[in-house]
Amino acid sequence: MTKPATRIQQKNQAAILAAGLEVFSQFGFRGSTLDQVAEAAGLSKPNLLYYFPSKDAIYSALLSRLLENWLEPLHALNDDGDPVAEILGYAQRKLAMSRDFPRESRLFANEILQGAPRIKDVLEGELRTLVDAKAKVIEGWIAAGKVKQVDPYHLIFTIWSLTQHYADFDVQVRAILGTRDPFEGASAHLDDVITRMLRV
Amino acid sequence: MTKPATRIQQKNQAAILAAGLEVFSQFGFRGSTLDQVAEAAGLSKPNLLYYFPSKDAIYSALLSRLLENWLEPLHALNDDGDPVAEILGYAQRKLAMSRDFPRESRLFANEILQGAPRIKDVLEGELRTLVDAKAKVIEGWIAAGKVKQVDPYHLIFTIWSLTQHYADFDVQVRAILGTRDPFEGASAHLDDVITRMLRV
DNA sequence: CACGAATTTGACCAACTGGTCAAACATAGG
DNA sequence: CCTATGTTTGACCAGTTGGTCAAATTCGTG
Repeated sequence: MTKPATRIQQKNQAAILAAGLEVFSQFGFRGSTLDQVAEAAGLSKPNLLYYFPSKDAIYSALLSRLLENWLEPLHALNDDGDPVAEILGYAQRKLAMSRDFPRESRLFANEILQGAPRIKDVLEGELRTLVDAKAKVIEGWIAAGKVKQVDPYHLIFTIWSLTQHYADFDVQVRAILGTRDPFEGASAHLDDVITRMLRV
Repeated sequence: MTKPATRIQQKNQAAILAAGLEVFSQFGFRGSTLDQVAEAAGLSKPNLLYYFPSKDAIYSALLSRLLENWLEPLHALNDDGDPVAEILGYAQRKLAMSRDFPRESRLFANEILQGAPRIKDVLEGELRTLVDAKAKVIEGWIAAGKVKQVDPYHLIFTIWSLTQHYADFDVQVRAILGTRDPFEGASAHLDDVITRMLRV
């Protein structure tokens, strides 16, 4: 029953989501205003509300689009592959996301900081189930002597924190590194950390 | 020339700062309202503004109080001590701060996420200088063969991200761990990560 | 071009925001 | 108990906020 979106609809909806990502990722939901989003999207406020029924709707659309991509790399962690290589690959994929989609990372960070009111159920449901499953996989690798003894949950937290740090704390990282590119050093360092932690 | 604060002043200023920390750490500066802070402090809004001249003044007072404690542990990293023990101690001290002062950590995270408009100069000045100095210390340890080869800057980022993650992403960590206490596992894991990364 | 549908806008609104102020109230010291 | 100082409050204000609406404009298509 959903009518096909027109050319203008597609363009403007995309512009609004891009603008919303820019604004919400910086100031969070409560700290952002529709005027800011409208300004960034190059639309008037009433026009913006012609495409989305409310501020909440824009924010929620961004969040649900984000969650799809957010869980996917961990899903890809493969039981059959080489254990250390699988985990290294996962970490590098997360790091690439911080480099290529820093605003998405900051949007997520902002939502979590505010207590995750809109995604708490996803965290306690889908995410927890997924992490439990992958923790089992890692425990299997440990039992088989393929990787060193490690708490799989905190290993996953380590990968998340390390990789997202480069997006979420970008301004601090750059303040310290000056002109040096954070992600070059980060990639090699990430490999180091994980290899030394896991390689038997 | 500053008059000694009365008993009531001390009590109310402390209550306001505590309330401000609670609110600002969750919603950031822009996302928080004076009404929220006043409510949390158990004061009326005009009464709140009797003790602090503006919303900005409360926030800034919190930030500068925070920055003192924030840099102190890294200052304590001692050139003369046992290298691995020094770094382990630093990391554990940071982890303890995440456990004991999670709101402070989230306040800082919120400020950084929003582009650090009020503390960018501290990051590029005092913090950068401090990190440069400590990076030199770690490079000395590496050259002396006391710890494994590692990028000292990214090592420091690793410690920051890992420890602060347990405060900033608390709700996510708890969603995944359920009833288990995050900080018990975290402490041992943190030791593991750093020891395996550094011990020659 | 014509005409219905899609799009855009200016004017507007009620609620909320940070902040002010004079008046009322509490307190401590003499 | 008196008084000067410190504290608290209700009423208020101008600017901002998310959101509405009817009217105006533009677009696609026959």
